[in-house]
Amino acid sequence: MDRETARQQVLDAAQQLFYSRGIQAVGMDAVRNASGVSLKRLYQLFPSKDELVLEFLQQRDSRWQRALADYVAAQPGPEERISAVFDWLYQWFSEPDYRGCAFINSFGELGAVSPGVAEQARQHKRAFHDYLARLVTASGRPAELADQLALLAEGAITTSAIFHTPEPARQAGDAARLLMRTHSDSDLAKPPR
Amino acid sequence: MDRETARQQVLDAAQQLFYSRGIQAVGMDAVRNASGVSLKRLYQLFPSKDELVLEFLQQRDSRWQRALADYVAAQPGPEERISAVFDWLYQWFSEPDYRGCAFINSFGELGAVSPGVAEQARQHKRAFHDYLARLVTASGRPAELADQLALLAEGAITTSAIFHTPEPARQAGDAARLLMRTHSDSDLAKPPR
DNA sequence: GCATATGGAGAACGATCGTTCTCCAATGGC
DNA sequence: GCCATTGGAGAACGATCGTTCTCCATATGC
Repeated sequence: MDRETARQQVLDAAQQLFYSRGIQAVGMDAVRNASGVSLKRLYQLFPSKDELVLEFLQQRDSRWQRALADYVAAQPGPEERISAVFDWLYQWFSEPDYRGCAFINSFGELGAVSPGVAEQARQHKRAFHDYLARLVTASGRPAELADQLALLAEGAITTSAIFHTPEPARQAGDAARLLMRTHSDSDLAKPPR
Repeated sequence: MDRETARQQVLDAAQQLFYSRGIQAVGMDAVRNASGVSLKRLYQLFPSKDELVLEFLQQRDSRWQRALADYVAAQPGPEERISAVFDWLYQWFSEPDYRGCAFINSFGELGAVSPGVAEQARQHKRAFHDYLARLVTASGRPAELADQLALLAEGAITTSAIFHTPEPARQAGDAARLLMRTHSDSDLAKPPR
């Protein structure tokens, strides 16, 4: 088996296992069984479990970002694109094995003990925030709106995970559209009172 | 040493250790060292680590709820009380060893593998949401506002943990006040268009 | 004062986990 | 055909962890 396909099989198995059960609950033997790659090969592809975990997070970040961006970019205008972020979240939360944000989960599990995991979580969340900020700027609204939308999205992500329902994405989308109206140029023109 | 004080010493040590390092990263030996209670006694007070973890979460929930409610109840009116929730969050996030919500962290770590932990997280989040809903109802605003405020608060909790700054509480408070104005009786009177 | 119960310190046990090692089959170059 | 390299299966090793056990000191009831 090709070295690169072996790597991908290991990373795919890691995606499924680490995300669904948590990192410390998954042993390297489970990764080996799920990937069909021998322990020996596994360790020459990834020198330690820590390295595998970091690559798992990096791959998840890039896939997640791309999936979101592809969905959003299909929308015609700036307002629709912002709204589409929450539609995409709704779809994500509706996946049957949705278990929240892998970065928040990993941060809660290992953030205090693994600087690398904490850094990956920061990078992922910063990238999401910056992406939202670009959408907000493109719609001609102030940067604070991006902060607020990011909070709504993060809240929806964890609430949906804990209660296992996509509904928070709808609530967050409603709130987002209200805030967008509040931050629209016409409303900003007239001072609040 | 009295049995009840021994219990409290163990639970206090568990609070500090489990919260700051994560549950699986803390062994029973660490709890024993931090609490000054012998392993033998520890195991006759709590029959297993799982039981200790559940009691840790229950105690954390009741302390957290009480601290928030005490702070909020000191405010004069319904609007101020809602706003005070986010002020209290700001103070919480400013504690030097703030590490996010123990329930979100525990859920990410053990939610998939321990039904008890998952249930504690649901109870905690439901209690917070219901508390917000009471504040919102008391201010004469619709129930959807409570959903939205809860999402803002959850988002601020995790964002503050990951970036180690209390700033998200301020941003969430700003958004909350905008949404409160949107949901105020006067604004509801005139349809949105 | 003595028997009995209680608790402390820490060794010990069994399981699990990350990692490495052994042994052997397969493959490819010459 | 032979040898060197690679990889597979899984045993083995060392560490850690949850839990229990041993041994001994202390205290309490009579």
